[in-house]
Amino acid sequence: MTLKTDQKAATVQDVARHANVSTATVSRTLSAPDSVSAKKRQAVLDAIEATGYRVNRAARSLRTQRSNNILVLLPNLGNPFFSLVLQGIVDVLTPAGQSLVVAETRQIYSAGDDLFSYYRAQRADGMIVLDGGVPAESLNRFLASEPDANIVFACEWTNVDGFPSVRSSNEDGAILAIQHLYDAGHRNIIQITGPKDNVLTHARIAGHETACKKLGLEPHYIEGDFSLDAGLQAAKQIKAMTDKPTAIFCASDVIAFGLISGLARCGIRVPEDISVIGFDDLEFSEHFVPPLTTIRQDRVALGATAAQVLLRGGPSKADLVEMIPVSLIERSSTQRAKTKIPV
Amino acid sequence: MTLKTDQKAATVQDVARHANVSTATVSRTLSAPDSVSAKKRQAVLDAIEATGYRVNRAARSLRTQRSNNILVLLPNLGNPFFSLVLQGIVDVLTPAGQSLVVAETRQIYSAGDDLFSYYRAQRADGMIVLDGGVPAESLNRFLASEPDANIVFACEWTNVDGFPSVRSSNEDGAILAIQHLYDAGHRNIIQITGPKDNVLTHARIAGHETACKKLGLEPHYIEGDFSLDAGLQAAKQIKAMTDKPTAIFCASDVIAFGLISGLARCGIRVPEDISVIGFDDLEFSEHFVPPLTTIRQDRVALGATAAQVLLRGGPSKADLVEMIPVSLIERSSTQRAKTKIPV
DNA sequence: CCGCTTCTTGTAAACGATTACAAACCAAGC
DNA sequence: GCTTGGTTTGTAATCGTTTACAAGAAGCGG
Repeated sequence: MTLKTDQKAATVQDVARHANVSTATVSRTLSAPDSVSAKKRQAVLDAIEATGYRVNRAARSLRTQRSNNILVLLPNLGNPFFSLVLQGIVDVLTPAGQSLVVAETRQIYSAGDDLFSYYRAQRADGMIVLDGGVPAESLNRFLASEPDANIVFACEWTNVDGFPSVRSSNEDGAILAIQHLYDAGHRNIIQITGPKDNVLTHARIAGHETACKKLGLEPHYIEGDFSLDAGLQAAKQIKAMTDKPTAIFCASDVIAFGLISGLARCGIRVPEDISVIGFDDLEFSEHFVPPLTTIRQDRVALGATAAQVLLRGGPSKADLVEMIPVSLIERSSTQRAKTKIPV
Repeated sequence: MTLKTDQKAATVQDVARHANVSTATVSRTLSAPDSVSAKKRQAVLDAIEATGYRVNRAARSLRTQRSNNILVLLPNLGNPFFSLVLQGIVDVLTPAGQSLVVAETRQIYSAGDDLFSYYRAQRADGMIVLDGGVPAESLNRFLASEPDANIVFACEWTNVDGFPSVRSSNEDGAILAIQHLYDAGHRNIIQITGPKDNVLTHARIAGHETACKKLGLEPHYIEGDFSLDAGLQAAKQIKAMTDKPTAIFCASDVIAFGLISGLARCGIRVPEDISVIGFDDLEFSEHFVPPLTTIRQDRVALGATAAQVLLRGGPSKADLVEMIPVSLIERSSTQRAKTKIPV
């Protein structure tokens, strides 16, 4: 194969001339090979090879009104939680011939732009939003101005109607966690929660409530924010308590890491003195000391499913909620509650 | 502002009609506002507001021959190491009006595509490659067919000439690590290396050699591969050694995590029995038990610098190597060597 | 008032694909 | 041979910008 190393890239015209056919035939060979005779098809393919032709995406986009780009919006690219979600997304998108464009919501907003305005500007074929913190006002505007935009929330979601979402079954996760602790004999359980205004926080509290109601426990919470520091702060609070919990459910693994470190500094051991269970199952959780018992979210599946929902496209999926199951991963940070007075 | 909620998006023609000017004036108002009179400029801006006009990127790309897309290629999106690098990239690219398109090298190759062929197909304005494992043959082809492509390696790099790169000073890092252990009195040191064919592995071994030569030590290695499992395997080997090292330099933090877990299982304590130092300084390393002493790579700076090099563009940067300094972060996984026979 | 330069503006031709439409072709049936 | 129907091809319009070029307006000194 001869590669053109000179300035200009080959166009469909060059290929057509080279193969002695019209541009239409070249185009058809690419998009609908069956509609062109075997002889011409081969001539075109040879010409493509010879000229090193690659379709110009801009021209195609302009003509077909499709960009073959999917936009992924997340709060913070630096957060390693999202890496596997992105993995799942790209696993589905790339084979489907779609490119992945990523951007951060905070950069969009700090540039004075709006979500829907940004979406328009990008002219992507669809959008996956991993940030539940998008203002409702912004979303309503979106819906009004771009009623049939192809958009799906993943991981987090919004309370505004009209946006499909893919999420872990967070309530179930919380129930699983509380039940696990209960089964191990714990009765005095506290949840260190996520930030107050977050949908995940609410869901995990809701599950906690449900489990407690069923089991006849009183739910207790310490407000946190998914961060290491929240765990460290909580450890201080717990140290100061007279009636300490025997088990703690952390709304994220990262909180659990902070908590366990903090408790260790106070001389409180995990799991000997207090059992701790997390939520997420990060790469790291398995290798923490002690290995963390946690509720596993299938982040790859979250991303992949979101991408599939997007590609499937079509109408009337406005209020679709796709639930990805979670599972309890039992490791060493939880153990049976010590009965104060052994019988 | 009135938003068009009907089917068609506003074009430059609509704006022109609305403002009673020509399309050229509209276009100029956007790209060179100073070249148009204040009166018309305002009329155009009002018309844009009124119509909700957003420039069509495909059309602009087609005409200007620039996509305003930067391609980032990485071996594995799921690897959380890259999240902060991506952060650094997007921090620079977004304000510069460039979009970030990400793809995985393995998907490109498994689709039977080639690096340069993929680059051509995407028609991006530039490319940041975070994967040093791209075959030399592929790169040479690239150079031949796309001699003035705007491309820069980051984190990893290639031995093929002609590609600029941004990297951590890996040799310095290894020297820092060995020197630190030496200063703490360690004389029997082993490095658990990265995979054999990786440029980072070579650089970190080279630094190790340099330091040992200077300090009069014999360098020792166990071959690994940056993974947790490599650390676990190494722990087994070390347990079986009669003359155990007193300190271990791991070519990545993840290796160190695995190693420390593995050693703990064998009843070997870190740092009491063996000191361990890592490389990377992941988010997690600070919160590991024990907090990991490590060589810090500034991943955000790596990404940001790569993006800057790309944007700066221009000629004759073919063999540019931009070094990002590393630093020693001392935590609790290293301590003074116990002198066998206290004086 | 005229010629000169300097600013603004508009007209129309690209950019490189896709695709409606029409023409050409071919085989089969009468 | 002529019609019919189906396939394969080509012509040319179109997508929405940007920008070279030319023309018009405006200012200014003589």
